[in-house]
Amino acid sequence: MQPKLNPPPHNAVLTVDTVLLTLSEDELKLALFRRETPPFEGQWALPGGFIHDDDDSTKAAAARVLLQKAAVQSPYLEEYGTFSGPARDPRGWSLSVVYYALIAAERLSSHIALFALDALPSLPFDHSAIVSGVVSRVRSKASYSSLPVHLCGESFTIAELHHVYEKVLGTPLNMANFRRKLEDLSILEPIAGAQRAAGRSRPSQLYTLSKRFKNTLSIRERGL
Amino acid sequence: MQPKLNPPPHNAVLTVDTVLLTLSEDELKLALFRRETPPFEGQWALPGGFIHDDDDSTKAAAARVLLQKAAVQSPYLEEYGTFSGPARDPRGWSLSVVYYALIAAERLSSHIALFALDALPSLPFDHSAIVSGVVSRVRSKASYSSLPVHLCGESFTIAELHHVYEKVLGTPLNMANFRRKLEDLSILEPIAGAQRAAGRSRPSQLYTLSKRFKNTLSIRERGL
DNA sequence: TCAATAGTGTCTATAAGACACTATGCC
DNA sequence: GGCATAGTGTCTTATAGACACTATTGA
Repeated sequence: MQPKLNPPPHNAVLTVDTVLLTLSEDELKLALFRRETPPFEGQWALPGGFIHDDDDSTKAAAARVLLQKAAVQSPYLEEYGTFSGPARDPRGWSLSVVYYALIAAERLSSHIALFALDALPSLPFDHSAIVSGVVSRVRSKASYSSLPVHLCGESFTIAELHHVYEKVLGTPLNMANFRRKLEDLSILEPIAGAQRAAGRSRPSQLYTLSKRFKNTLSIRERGL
Repeated sequence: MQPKLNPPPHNAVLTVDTVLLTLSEDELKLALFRRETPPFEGQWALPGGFIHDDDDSTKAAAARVLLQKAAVQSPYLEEYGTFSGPARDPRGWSLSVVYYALIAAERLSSHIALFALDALPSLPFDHSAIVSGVVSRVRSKASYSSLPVHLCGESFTIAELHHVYEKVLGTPLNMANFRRKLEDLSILEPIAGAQRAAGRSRPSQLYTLSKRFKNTLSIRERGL
C-alpha cells in the first residue's frame, strides 16, 4: 500500500459532456436533453454528467452518460477536448471533457429531442461553443476519413453513404470518384446476396462497415 | 450571487502535463525534469503540476507550469488530450490534461535536460504513452502544416526550415517542391535586407514567422 | 573565376474531376 | 422493351515529384 499523499485540494466540478449527432429528416441534428437539476434546471443542454469515482476513465464516463441519458451505446466515441475555467459553471471552477459521437437515427430511441444545427435553442454554460467546435471538427474529419459512415445504419448502399457525405460536407460529390475513393478507404464489406430494390430500377448492393473500423477511422491522405 | 450548489465530491488528482519538444544536436528531443515531490520523487518525468484554483483554464495552467519549471514562454501550446482513471496515479483517481509545445533550442535555458526520443529513461505514471501519442500527433501535423516552424528561432533561412522538416518527418524532401509549398502556406515574411552568409557561397534570405501564425497553424489540403 | 549554396523553370508521373458509357432489375 | 438507378471506363486537368538549370556571393 502506498503512503497517503495529499495533493492540494481542488474543488473543481468535474464533468463530461457529449455531443451526439445524427442524420434525421435529411439534416445533421444534435441531441439535447432538458436539465433535471440546477443550475439551469429545465433548460435544453448537452447530455453530460459528473465523472464518478468508479468510472474507468473519462471516456467510460461519457459512455455511461450516453447510456443513462440517451440509452445509446455508440461504437464510435471520441474525445474532442477539454473546456475549463472559473467562470463557465456557476458552481465554481470546472473542467469538462467533451466527447462526440455519430450515430444512425434508427439506433436512437424516438423520444430523444433532435435540433437542426441552425435552429438550436440557447444553451447553458459554454455549450454553444462546444457544439460549434465539435461540428467543425466533424466536418473537417468527414472530408478525409470514414467518419460519416457512423451515421448509416447496420447495412446501407453506396448511394446512401454518398448522400450522407454530401449532407455532412454540404457539397456535392461526384459519384464515380466517390466510389473509387471509398474503395481505397476499404471500410466496406458487401453483404453477399443482399440488395436493396427501389422502384423499378436496378437494385443496389448492400454493404456493412468492416468490423475493424467500428471504433476507429480509416484515413485518406488526400481528401475524400 | 448564486446559491451554493454541491456537486458530489470527487477527490480526483487534477493535473496538467506538458510535452516540450525541441531540436537539438540535429535531433528531436524531449525535455524532462526530475520530480521534486512524491510519488516517484527524483525520477525523470514530464513537466507537470496541479491545476490551481486561480488558473484561468487548463491551458493557462500548462503555460504556468512551463514558465515555472522550464522558464519558457511558448507561443505555440496546444492541447493533446486527457489521460484519466483510477490506476494511473498512486494518489488515486486522476485526470491529466496534456499539452504539447515546440520551441527553438535557443529559447530554452541550457540547463534543461533533453533526451533523444529513442533514448528516453523509464518514465513514471503513463508518461511513456503520453509521449508516444504526442510524438505521432506532431509527426502527423508536421506533414501538412506549419507546425515545425516553431522549432526555428526568430529568424531562419528556407534551407534551415527545410532541414527541420526533414528531421521531424524523418524523410528527405525535395527542395524545389518544398519552396513552392511553403509559398502557399504563406507563413513567412522576408526580413528586408537580412541575409545569412555561410562560407564562400551565396548568402540566403532570412525569414521570420508571420505574426498571424505564432499561436496557430497554417494548414495545407494536400500534404507538404 | 570558381566553389558552393540559393533559388527557378520545366518535364514527367500520378491522382483528381468530369462525364459518357454500360449493366441490371422492375414495370 | 424501356425506365431508372447501379456501377464502370476513360478523357481532361491539376498537382506532386524529379531534376537540371541559372543566380549570387565570398574566397
